[in-house]
Amino acid sequence: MPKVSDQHRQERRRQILAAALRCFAGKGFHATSMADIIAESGLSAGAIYGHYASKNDLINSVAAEVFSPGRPEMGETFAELGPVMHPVDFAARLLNGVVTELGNTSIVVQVWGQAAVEDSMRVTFMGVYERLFARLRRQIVEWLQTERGVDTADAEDRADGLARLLIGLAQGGLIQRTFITGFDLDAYLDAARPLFD
Amino acid sequence: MPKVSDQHRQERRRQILAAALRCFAGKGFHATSMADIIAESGLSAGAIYGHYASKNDLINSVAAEVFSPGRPEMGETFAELGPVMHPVDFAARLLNGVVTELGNTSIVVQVWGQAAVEDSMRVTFMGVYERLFARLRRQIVEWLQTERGVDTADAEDRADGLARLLIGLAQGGLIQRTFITGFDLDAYLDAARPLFD
DNA sequence: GTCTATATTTGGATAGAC
DNA sequence: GTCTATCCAAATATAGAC
Repeated sequence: MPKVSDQHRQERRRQILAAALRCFAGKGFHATSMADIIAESGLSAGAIYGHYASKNDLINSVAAEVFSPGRPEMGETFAELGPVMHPVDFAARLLNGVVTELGNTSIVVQVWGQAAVEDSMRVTFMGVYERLFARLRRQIVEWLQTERGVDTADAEDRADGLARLLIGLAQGGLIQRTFITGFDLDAYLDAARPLFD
Repeated sequence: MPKVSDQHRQERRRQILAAALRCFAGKGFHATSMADIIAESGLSAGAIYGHYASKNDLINSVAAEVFSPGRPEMGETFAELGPVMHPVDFAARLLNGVVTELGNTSIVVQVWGQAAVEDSMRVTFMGVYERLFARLRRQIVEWLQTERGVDTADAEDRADGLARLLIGLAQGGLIQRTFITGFDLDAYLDAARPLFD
């Protein structure tokens, strides 16, 4: 069992993927040539192709990274004690996680653009969307019940629309944050709190 | 002054641009080849290049169409008599205009992705954004004053954040409408009304 | 203005040495 | 596993006839 060599292999793959991510974020998927990625990674063509089959493979891998449904916030359960987190705060934490993890949010917008025309990416997007929706919905139901005393039926009713709204706000926030320098995501989301009062 | 020939020329350009738009919307900017556009338009290479200098020229023209800041809703003034339109209704009309005009909203998401890495498109995006923001902001101020009796200072204060929120909602709505089949934009926006109560 | 046929380039991917 | 040099296909753009 080649444990060490596997580890090295994974690190090299990360190194290449990180270089690709920087290139894609800066110039876009199409305008980035393999030569760009080769230069950015400091390796050679042979080295790259030893780890990734094609440019498309790199694009898909970067997209998977962007969509990465493994963000820690998603899996968190509700605190048994203490107040349930406000849905807007939950969304804010999620967004900030994305921003700090990726640095450049332009890559997110690009991946959306690609997913709009490429089936495999669209499927990935949908999977993440469904999962996020379900999680957000539950958060909202829980919060409405415990913090606002809304009864179960009403909470369930309102949660659907509110979850979609919150997802839309997050997406629109990422877009504005991508294009408007200095855009304050937290202030932006703060203004959405009246939705839950 | 060759008025008639100019008209014909414009029509031919529209024909080509429409074909390009369909191709781009379906396969994406990159995956669409000039051969695709040539076939879709029913013309030939020579004819296309007689009207557009390059594929890039076509992409930029399509993007300009998508951003088209000349949507009728934008220029409308406030009714002198009668109630000012609710900001959410205003946003809904704008969105529905975009959807019906373009048909396929995937092109919008793609253009955003492109604008994230291409300077000239980014500039265009910003121009449209600024204009939309100003218009929306005024609508909100006006509405808060006339329909809610909020005084000028307060209305001005709240309008900024609300306008950004509404733009974000619209953007997120377009994204969801692009990916989720049967997504109901009007119901989605309806849920945002509490923001203004 | 439009067509067909073609030239030219760009860049993704591979071969073979080390 | 990695490097250099190279192959080859794809696709943009053009040339020249009509």
